[in-house]
Amino acid sequence: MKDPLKEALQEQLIAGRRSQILDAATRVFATKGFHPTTIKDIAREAGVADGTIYNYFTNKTALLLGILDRLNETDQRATDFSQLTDISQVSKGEFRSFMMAYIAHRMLIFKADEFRIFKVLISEIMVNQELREQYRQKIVEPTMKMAEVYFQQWAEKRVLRPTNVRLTIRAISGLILGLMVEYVMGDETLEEEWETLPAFITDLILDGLRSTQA
Amino acid sequence: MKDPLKEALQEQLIAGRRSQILDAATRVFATKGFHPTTIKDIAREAGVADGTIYNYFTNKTALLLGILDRLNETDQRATDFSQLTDISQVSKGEFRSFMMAYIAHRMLIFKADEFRIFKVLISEIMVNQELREQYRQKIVEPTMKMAEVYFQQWAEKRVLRPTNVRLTIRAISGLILGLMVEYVMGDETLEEEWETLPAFITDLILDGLRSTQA
Amino acid sequence: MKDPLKEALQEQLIAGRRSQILDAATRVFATKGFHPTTIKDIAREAGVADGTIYNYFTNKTALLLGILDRLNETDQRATDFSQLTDISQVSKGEFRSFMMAYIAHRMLIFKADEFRIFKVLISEIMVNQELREQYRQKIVEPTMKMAEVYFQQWAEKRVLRPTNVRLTIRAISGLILGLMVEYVMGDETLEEEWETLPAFITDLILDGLRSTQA
Amino acid sequence: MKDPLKEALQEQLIAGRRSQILDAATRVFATKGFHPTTIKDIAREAGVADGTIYNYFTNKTALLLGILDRLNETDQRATDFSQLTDISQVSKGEFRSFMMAYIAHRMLIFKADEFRIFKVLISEIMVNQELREQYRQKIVEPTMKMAEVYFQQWAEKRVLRPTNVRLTIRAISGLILGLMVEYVMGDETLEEEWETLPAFITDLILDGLRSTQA
DNA sequence: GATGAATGAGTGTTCATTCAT
DNA sequence: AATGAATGAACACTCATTCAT
Repeated sequence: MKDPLKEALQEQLIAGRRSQILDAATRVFATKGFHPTTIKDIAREAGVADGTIYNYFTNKTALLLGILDRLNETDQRATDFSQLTDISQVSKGEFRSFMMAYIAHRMLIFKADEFRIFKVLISEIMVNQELREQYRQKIVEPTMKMAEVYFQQWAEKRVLRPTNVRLTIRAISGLILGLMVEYVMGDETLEEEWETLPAFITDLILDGLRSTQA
Repeated sequence: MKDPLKEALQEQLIAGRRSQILDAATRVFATKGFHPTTIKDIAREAGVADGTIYNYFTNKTALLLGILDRLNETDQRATDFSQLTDISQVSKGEFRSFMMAYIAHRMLIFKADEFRIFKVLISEIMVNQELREQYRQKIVEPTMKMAEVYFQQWAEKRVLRPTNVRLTIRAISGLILGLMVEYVMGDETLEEEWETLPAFITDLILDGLRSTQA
Repeated sequence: MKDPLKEALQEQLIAGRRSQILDAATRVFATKGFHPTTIKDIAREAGVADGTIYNYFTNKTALLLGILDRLNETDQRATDFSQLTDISQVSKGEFRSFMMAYIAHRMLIFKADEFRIFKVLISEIMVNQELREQYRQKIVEPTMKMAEVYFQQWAEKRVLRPTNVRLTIRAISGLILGLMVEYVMGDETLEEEWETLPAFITDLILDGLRSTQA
Repeated sequence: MKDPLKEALQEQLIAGRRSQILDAATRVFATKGFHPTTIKDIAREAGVADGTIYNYFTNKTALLLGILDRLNETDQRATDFSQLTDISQVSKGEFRSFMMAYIAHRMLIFKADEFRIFKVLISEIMVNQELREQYRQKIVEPTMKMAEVYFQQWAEKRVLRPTNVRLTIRAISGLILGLMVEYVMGDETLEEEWETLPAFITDLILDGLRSTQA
């Protein structure tokens, strides 16, 4: 097996199998939730034997990790800031629309399946330390780091007023996360207004609640 | 057993037992999580037999519901707004400090046990429909309703700028909820700054991010 | 408590309570079966506390025994042969109608509740030795003994052809019992023809199947 | 696994396992009864793990059904009437001995283990609807149907006197069933005379009880 | 690599029975 | 005698994981 061609082909096959299994797992988890889903369910959905799954994932939790990873990749491709000429050079006016676009993006990722996989992930992350740490290291922290850089520059250029950048970022992402959790809880107002929320949130964050009356 | 004195005593005893079991359940759930905890664990911790638990709660989930209820009661007593002469008459200056006090209160309830019971509750609420609905009906909706009334009045009196009150409320509570979830994920910045957050959040929400420079 | 009047009253009360509980047990057993019925079910139906039942019956099985006993008493009163001037003096013609009446009687006792309590009794008798022995001693054997006396006399008087009386009796009662069991199994033919069966059985037993053609 | 040879082997293995488990279940049920027997008991007796049983039977009741099925197969092989040149052509004399042989056969099947498995089956059939229906559909009704055909022919050929064939069949099978139940109850007379019963029963059914004296 | 039969630890829940009041 | 809260043993069934083929 020193043949580099064969090796490449092998990797392709392995990646394909992994993908096939993760697809199945995502569907079943979204439908039944994590604990109620059995490996048999996933194997049947993927059209493989139970044991085969263990050739690609060490255990049931690893499937969730795999799903998380894929979501992350997909997401990073989607939000590839480098498309923008220079994100750090946005003006005040552009900033508002950039902000809104970003918020809208985040609020719609999980909307696709009505937050069914989001529910499962959050639920398990709350309670499973390994998953939580992987999530933080691979997704949360890199995102935060990157955001800090931009916000720092914006603050220096007075696009934003001076403020604690790290807390600001955490507040904004927390706001989005919290709204998604509230949506999942079954809040009808959020359900009705989900489409208008990005604009609303952007205004709230940029302008605040305070009356500007004399 | 038609004796009203005896009946009252009975009720006391029953309430006491319930409390004793819920205390135990809270401790064990906080330590081990929901699923990993067995009824036997709780029974042992409460110093009763397994079966006794089922004389007071129909099943394991009902224990979580019971915990939720108690938190709610405790919380309602704590945030009894009626202490204030008239909450709807607060001036702009008072509003900021009122807001901050409220946010601080919310952010500290679950901090007491380092969010251990919060984790378990959120995790299970995400995934257990019955629990989710009870939570929404008994806690979320009443709170939202009450908040709407006040915010409406404040908006009318121009303490706040005109805005969609219902979305505003959901944004604020979502922000707090989201920050707690992020904290639970292990965010170190939030851990360090948790005490300063209420002030920060209040300013952010009232004043916004926008640079006020010309 | 040496007062004989009071004692008698006591006994009346006790008998009443027993009866009340047995009534309840019969109803519930007939509806849900033996094992699926809980003492709580019976207590509720009887309008007493769980513990009270144990003041009158040593355990759940004893309730079944009690039901059996009552059926027996009721039955013996009903089939009190002594009403007949002299059962052993019946002629051939009378014998056929007596036989038929007896068979009809046996086949209808349990029909009243569509064999629901019969099912439960037979099921448990098959499997519970104590119940089985009680049933044999208190019901089966006395009945067999009595029947033997009469059949012996009838055989001697040539109302019947000479035959092994004990086996004959067991065959006849077995036939009735077996038909009831088959009915319970859900045999539709038996269901439709149950009313005509006593006559049919009587003819079969008395005349046999053999063609009387030359 | 599309290899037909391997598939056949698989089926052999599966059938063998099923058999092994049913053997064990039969032994344990016969000894302890149905309810007192635990899956663990059966697993231990069969030399497999608890869970393995559930790879072959959906639940505990299915084991009883399996036992019933096997008895049925065994029985059908044993009573393969086709051995006889033509069962419907039997003469009057042959009929008596055929009848006796059949009755003897039926009365001895369950005698092998002293009716221990019979007890358990009857007890559970009385009380478990699914089992009862399966028993009726798979065993009772086919047997009855077949018997009706033959009895009809015999009646037409005057081997038997004209009579209601369906009731006759039910009476005969009821008689055998009833005697087995009485035996199980502990009747000593039946125990002593069990061997002579087939002849006795045959005579009773064919000739009746009636005195043939003038 | 793929299979899927075998494993057996693990647990929520029930309920007959007891007994202090 | 009546009560009904407390008990705790008992059990069917599930399912993640392993491993021989």
